[in-house]
Amino acid sequence: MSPTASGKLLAILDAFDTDHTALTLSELARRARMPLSTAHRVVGELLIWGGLERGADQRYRIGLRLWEVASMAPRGLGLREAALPYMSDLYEATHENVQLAVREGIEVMFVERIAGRHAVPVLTRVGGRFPMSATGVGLVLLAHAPAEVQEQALAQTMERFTSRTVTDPGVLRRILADVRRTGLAVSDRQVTMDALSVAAPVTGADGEVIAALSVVVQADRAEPNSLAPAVRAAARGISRALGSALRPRARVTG
Amino acid sequence: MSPTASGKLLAILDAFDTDHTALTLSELARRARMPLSTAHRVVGELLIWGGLERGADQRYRIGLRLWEVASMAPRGLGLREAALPYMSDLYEATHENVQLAVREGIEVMFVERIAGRHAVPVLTRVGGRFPMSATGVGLVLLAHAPAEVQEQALAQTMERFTSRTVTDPGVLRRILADVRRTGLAVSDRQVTMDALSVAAPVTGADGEVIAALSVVVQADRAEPNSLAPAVRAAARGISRALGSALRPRARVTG
DNA sequence: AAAGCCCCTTCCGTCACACGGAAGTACCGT
DNA sequence: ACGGTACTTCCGTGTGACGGAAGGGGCTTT
Repeated sequence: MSPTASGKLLAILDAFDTDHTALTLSELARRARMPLSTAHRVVGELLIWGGLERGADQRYRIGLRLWEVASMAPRGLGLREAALPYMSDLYEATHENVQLAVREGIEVMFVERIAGRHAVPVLTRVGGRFPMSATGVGLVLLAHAPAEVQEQALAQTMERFTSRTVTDPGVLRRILADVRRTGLAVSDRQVTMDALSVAAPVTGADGEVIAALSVVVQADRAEPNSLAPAVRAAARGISRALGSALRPRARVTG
Repeated sequence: MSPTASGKLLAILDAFDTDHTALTLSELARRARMPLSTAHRVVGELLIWGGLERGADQRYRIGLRLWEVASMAPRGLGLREAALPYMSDLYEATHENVQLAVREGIEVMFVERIAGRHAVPVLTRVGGRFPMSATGVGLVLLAHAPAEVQEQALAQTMERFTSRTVTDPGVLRRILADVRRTGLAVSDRQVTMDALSVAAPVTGADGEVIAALSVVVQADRAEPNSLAPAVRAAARGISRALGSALRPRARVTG
């Protein structure tokens, strides 16, 4: 794609996605839109560095060196490290999926997920993205995002997952105001018809909302009101660990 | 460092380490050994791509896009995803640190760690490296590594962490044979004087040992023999999830 | 308030080295 | 034996990477 040398390297990395975690050289070249010999050269460099690994089947995969570097992302593993103990507690108390997400552009990205083998199956994956308007964590993050981001999110046509997915900007706006007021978001069967999530904001050292924590439960046996205190407490625990003990609740601007 | 264009990009990434997760442009240039203007250009490209992020303090940090790509590393998050449920169970049963590691060269790299707030503090970090000879997971991985890797590990002078750290090649060789025979490794106060770990091998689809699972407990109240079955069971559960139900024990090569 | 320092950004002429077509090797299945 | 696919190596061309230099902004020092 990009004509620059580094751009080609990044294009190679872009060629990987969730459905393509193992690629041959030819596939890489095709997906990254570059001549085979060019791909060969770039891939060779990445291989030496450790960013790619080559398996017994001769396919290339993302290498551990890349994971090692990425583990230093403050909003990735850094955040996760602080949050995990609280997430474990929450998991143990509920035995449901516990998720931590941050905002990346106008999407949410899941940073951590604790899932027991007996919890509701969910579509999310660590490192995966999702639109903001449908999920509990997304609503929290959107409610506290800069005005410009909110407008952008409200302006786009929102993907419908179920009959209960909110797609109307006006309705969403009201929901966001509620989220700001209560410091809590509930997504009831908006992603799948069997799941409901309850989410609360996590604030950073300066009091800004930097992440959201949620519990996903079976929709029919859900009691959002009984989950709320636990989620809120865990989110506050994480916030405190990140250095923002003050401000138990986000400022009300809306 | 490297004279190639892509090499410079990788050198920028190399400039980050556990103690330097936020760097200014000048620091990056210095650490990556390149002129400021060159660093500026490369960093700019990485910034647009999302591999780096710039904070309010103008410092650069590892970005979420890199974490997103890295999340597709089979031996990183891929492995973790399969292992987490079993690790959760094990954590819940013991409330101690539960760790999952793979071999990277002649070191171990930790892929996952579940730590409650009440467990023994350990030195390890997800994404962090450690010498193989001292830790439980390291012993397991070394015991099942290719002969050439074992020789390399045995040949180097081994770092001493405590008075109980094994540093003698002969002794280590015997320990490794034991690990292969019993399918279990115990590291008793070899890293810190208060911790003991019990580790078991995790095998991949083809039966090869690809990871190691361990529990780290307080050394004085430890009962390795009572932990062993739980660790072994969890490790086998992960192995099964990875598609290698057969072969409950690794082959004995002596 | 001027001088000094540090960090960042932009510009642009030079030339190294990235580029990719082509040829060569290897391994299928038919 | 042959067409097809995948990988590797080579090397002449010209493009875009390179980095010195100059300019700008913010901070502390005297």
